[in-house]
Amino acid sequence: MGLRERKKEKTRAAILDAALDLFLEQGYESTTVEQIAGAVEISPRTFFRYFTSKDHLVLWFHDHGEAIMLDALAERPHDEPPFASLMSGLRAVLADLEESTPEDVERFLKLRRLFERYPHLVGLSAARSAETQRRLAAEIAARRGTDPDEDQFAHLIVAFALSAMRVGMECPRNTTSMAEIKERMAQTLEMTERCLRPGWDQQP
Amino acid sequence: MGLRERKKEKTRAAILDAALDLFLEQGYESTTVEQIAGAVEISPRTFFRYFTSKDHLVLWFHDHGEAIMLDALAERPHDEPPFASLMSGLRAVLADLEESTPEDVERFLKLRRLFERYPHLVGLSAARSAETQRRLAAEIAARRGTDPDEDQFAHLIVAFALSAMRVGMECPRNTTSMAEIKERMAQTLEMTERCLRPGWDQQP
DNA sequence: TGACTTATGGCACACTGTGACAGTTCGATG
DNA sequence: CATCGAACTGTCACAGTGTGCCATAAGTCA
Repeated sequence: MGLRERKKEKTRAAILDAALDLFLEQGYESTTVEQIAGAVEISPRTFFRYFTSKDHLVLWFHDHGEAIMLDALAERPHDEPPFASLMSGLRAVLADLEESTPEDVERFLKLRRLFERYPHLVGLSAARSAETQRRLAAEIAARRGTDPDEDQFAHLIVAFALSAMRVGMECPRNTTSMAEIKERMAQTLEMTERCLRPGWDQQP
Repeated sequence: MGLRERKKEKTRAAILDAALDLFLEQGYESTTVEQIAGAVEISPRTFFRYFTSKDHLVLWFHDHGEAIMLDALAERPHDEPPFASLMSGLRAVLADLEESTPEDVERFLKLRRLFERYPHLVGLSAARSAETQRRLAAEIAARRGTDPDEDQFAHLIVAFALSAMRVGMECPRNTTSMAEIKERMAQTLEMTERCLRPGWDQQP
């Protein structure tokens, strides 16, 4: 990995950290891109080369999680019941949190506080989830041998799985330690599985 | 109803219709608020007094549906299983479509075409759904006698119900007639109910 | 070192959204 | 029907986001 790439990664992290701190200090709306750029001593123009938008700053975790999920899903046998594959993808995201650096854990916790304080940011994440859902549904439909534009059931399976993840991420609020959050999220996943009829995801 | 209110309602509808047509003709992004305002001969400033944002134009159905759902929910007995109450709320939204004027049906179909053509608009709707979910979860938590910030299960119940609605709304694509759409949405709701374990929503 | 690629900064610009103020239209009341 | 107050509208100025373009600086490789 060359100097260039390392430097870019450093800048990226610096922008993220500065932004999270500013958001928590003085609010999301009242923090401008100009301020963030100023804090890391880059031009606003450059900011937009690292993050496509201000909103994108709070979506980095979602994007990261989606990538992990798609990877994990690809490794599951195609004849596994689809919901089981998705749940193991979600557990891969949780497992990844275990291996994160302390810096990333810190960012994750700040992000979570941000979501609690500014609920409308949850909406941004939900919007991204809708895209994720399309991608995952396309993959599930492929395994079911159906047309992703027609197969409501594939979409429903994915929607259930992502619901579990989203609920686990956002609720309960006021959870401070990483260990606790992971524990509660794992519980939510199990709770979700218990709600569903055994074998429900294997119908045509 | 006075002249003033009628005129306002007329302007509102005119903006909506002009916007939907422009979006379908020349694309969502490439249509500016100035163009929409020009088409109805109002100032751009006035546009923002009718719709808080450009995005808000494509959320009017969601807002309408949410209002109906909350009303319908309020009329359900508090000891009914929560998921059943929510599903009857969703069916109230479908029933409302039956009673809509031809103009509203036309708008609904245009909106749906718009969502198919520009998938990122689905994200806007999903973002709004996140807020709806919070409100509904608060109501369900109240009925369960729990703290809405802590009760993951209440959030999960709502998430499942809204998943059903969203899947029914967006999938299958390329459905042209209103009757067909309603039929498919009703099917999706039933499908969702069949996926869940009987009595699943009555645990503590 | 020199040539090549890539990142950065600065500039101009289009667009969304808001506050403030002035002018207009509508509704109610006598 | 005249008039006063309330609500609606347009104009202007402005902050903020996001993008295209071009010149310059920095990293990469021979």
